[in-house]
Amino acid sequence: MGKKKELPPYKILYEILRKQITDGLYSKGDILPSENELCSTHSVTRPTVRKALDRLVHEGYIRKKQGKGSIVQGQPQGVGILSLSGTTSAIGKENLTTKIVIKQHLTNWDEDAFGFPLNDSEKQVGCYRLERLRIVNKQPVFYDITLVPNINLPRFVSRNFENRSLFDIMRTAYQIEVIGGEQKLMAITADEKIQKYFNLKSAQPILRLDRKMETSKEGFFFYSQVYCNTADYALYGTF
Amino acid sequence: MGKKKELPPYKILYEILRKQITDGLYSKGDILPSENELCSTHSVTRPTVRKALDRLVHEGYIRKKQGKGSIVQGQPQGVGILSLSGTTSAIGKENLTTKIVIKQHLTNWDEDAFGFPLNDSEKQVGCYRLERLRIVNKQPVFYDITLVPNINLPRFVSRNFENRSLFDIMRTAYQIEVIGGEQKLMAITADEKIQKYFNLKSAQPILRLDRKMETSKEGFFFYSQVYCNTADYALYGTF
DNA sequence: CAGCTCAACTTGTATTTACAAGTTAATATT
DNA sequence: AATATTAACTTGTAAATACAAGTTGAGCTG
Repeated sequence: MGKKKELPPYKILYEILRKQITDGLYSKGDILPSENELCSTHSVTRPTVRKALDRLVHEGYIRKKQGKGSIVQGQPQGVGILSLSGTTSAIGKENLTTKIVIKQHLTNWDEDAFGFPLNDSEKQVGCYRLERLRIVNKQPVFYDITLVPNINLPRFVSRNFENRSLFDIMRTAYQIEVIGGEQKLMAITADEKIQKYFNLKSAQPILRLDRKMETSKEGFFFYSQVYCNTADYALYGTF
Repeated sequence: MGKKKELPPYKILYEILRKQITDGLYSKGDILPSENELCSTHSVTRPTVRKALDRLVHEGYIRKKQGKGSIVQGQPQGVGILSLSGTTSAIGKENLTTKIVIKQHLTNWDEDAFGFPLNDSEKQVGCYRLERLRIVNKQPVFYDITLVPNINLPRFVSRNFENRSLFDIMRTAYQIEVIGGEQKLMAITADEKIQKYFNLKSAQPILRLDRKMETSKEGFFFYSQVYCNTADYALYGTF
């Protein structure tokens, strides 16, 4: 219903190219159309193209080489998209399934958000809470809890987080981009709840990440807590 | 001896501003001189200033606000600079000391570098190996091992890594910038060596990060392995 | 004194133009 | 057939110019 605010051309081009890469139109090692070609194709000038490409470089989608071109790096796996690195081979996406443990629903905050203090406007609204479990070869390997403040997010409850990244939905549906954040990492001993989720027989070491995502919407943050059983698969990321 | 290759003006400005921030000339919350002021002061044009500022934004040093200015965020603590988050208060830099466990020296690789395969040119040269321990309130909290290929790094052995970040030295002395990388995170049980370094009485959980740093120098990577005792302090980072 | 207006600042976005430096492949030469 | 040269491509860097949109504070008005 509400008309999407017009995006500047460099952001439109950025989204087009990003989608082309994530949809597999380009594979790792492919070279994107040259800057001059993108100018012609999208009726913008070279600095505009370069600004879109710079964002793709920044996020790890492409690598530029002077004189050669913009080389696709594939799907980066950084802050938003966590993945696992097997002890013998990398795990493909197809072996990782997501189970919604508790669907996103409106609830109240605890005193804080995973140890991060809340600001006054956050405290005044509730938050959406979502819990997911990621499973590899029938073995649960990570469990994550997400808290998103209930501020101007129409139809948030009905969105499907099984197959899509929260980051993606925030960016495309609400024009809210993660621009940075803080994270705390620690190695803990699995308590009973975690042992249950991961089907563990003993209290072994578990990796825990608490994160506060800072966004392009001023004063709007969201929070996540990830538990990861790294006995068989390390938690892998690019940066 | 060797003349430093001339840097483009936007990189010179970037280094100046970055140093001003890290030296404390600007504190968190301060506003940098405006883009127009920086143009006048440094005799460059606004697109050049903006390119320098964009890199500072990218790395987390500043946050820009339209109509207001470029707000200093303080020293970001991301990929290169790890820090600790206390359970009751953040730890200032002054409480963290670094002890060189084994000074950088030339040695041979193992089969790989912390699980990351080596390319042929890396295999043919040895690497510098450096081991450091970080101590908070007399308690060792992290231990890290760094491997750097012996490729065109004059006077590397004599550099002081106690007070300066490896990233900094690489960037300023060799114009080698970290442009990305991969990392694996896992929670392990402390073995005897780790227990010894951290003064532990039992085999408690320890956080381990294995990292491969990709640099602006084609084909040049370096590697690190960090062990962190997060019982009292989580490992903290911004991104 | 409070509220409004608006000028002067700030950053955001974009075009146009130009040259530098790296890469590639076609062509010429030996 | 191998090697060198060079044209035509690529990205990297930079200036000049213009307007959009957000913020701030001085000055005016009631």
